[in-house]
Amino acid sequence: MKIHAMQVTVDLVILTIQEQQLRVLLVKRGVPPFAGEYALPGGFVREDESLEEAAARELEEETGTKDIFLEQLYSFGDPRRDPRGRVITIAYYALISPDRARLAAGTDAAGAAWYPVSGVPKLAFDHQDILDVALGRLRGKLEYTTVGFELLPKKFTLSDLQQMYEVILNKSLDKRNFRRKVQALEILRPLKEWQRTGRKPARLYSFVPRN
Amino acid sequence: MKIHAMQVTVDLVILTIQEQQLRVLLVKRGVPPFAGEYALPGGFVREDESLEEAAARELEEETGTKDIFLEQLYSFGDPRRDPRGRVITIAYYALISPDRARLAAGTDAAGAAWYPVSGVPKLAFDHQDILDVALGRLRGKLEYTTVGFELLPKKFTLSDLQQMYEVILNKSLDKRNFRRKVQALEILRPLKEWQRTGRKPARLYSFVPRN
DNA sequence: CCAAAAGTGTTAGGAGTACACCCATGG
DNA sequence: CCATGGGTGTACTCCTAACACTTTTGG
Repeated sequence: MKIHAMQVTVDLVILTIQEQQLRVLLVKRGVPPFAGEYALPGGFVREDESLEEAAARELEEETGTKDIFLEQLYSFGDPRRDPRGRVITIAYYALISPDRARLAAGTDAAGAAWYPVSGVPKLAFDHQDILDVALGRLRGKLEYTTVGFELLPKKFTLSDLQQMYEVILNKSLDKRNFRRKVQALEILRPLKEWQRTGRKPARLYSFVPRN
Repeated sequence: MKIHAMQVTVDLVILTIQEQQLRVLLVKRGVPPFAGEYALPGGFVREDESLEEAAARELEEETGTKDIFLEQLYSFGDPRRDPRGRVITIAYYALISPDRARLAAGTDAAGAAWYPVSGVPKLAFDHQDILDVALGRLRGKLEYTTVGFELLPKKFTLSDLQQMYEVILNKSLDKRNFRRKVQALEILRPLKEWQRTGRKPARLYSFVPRN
């Protein structure tokens, strides 16, 4: 019986918020195929590691950070998605807060940088599809989970929180309704600290998961 | 550079409703590993087919039917999930209505049969995990989509519809509230036909997707 | 004193939930 | 005539959405 061996990779959609924009980490490819074009970071799954471990390893290689939100997204396996041969990829997405969104030393040389998701350059392979799925998933989960807090620093103002939702959902929200709704969730701990950068000082909050 | 080649399979969670129970199609394994135990149907992805095509092919091989709901579920890649070696699997789930849930000729010999999801026998590999993910996905999607209709024949009564929801969610629903809610969705076309099996004849409806 | 962002309540409409009885038919 | 499942309405609560002004500070 013929053994159907294939190459298996993980690709990562690493998202953060910078300058009021949702941004994705892209690397500039140095070698063919698609040399000079942009791509999602990723790499081969090793013999002795799970898919999740491979994704976490790649994530740490790119960002130097381990303990950030990481979730499997979808698997892509069109026979012609990689011109070099049959490669199937398990895509993951990660969320990282702006205060931790530094790039690992050396990745800068590889051309890794944060690009606004609205207006990414043309992507290699089927990576635009992968990005689209990631954005859809994030928008969906934002509505019924608290994943969004992964994109905020530990201390944040209610305006920060609202802006995060507005940036991801790409629509503006009513300030009063928004505040009433999140307060009702009982997941915000008001701190005795105020952010004094703007005009009127804004109260800082921290996120306390329910249960 | 070392090439990390792995074997890639698709596994299928094929669900239907029979005798007021949600049931899953299982095959009895004839060869090691796990010979004699039950497993989800599945098989290797061929060189020239996409993951979706592989899943659809396996589905047709088992059920003889092509045009049924099929959606990618999750990928499983623990290095030790298959004792024969490194095999990663892309799991799909399919929904088939009871009037089409016949098994393909010859599959009966392979021991394929429908088992109630509450009370499946012990499953080979990590197939219990896969089944659990499928049930969670189905329950989630039931709340905000119309996938449930994939489990009903073309013509059904409102009681059939409600029973389908109750069986999947494993809780009873209020008849009046349920009917008001589904009628408000404007996805039901009342037919000029009645099911005369019970005592009082029940009106039949068909599903008309919105938009 | 002015510009900028923080903060705060009320009302109206829609959705969800709880709840009980009559109807049509087959046996 | 009776057992069985089919079919229907109302009241209350809660969530959502629309909407505008005052407060605090820095410059």
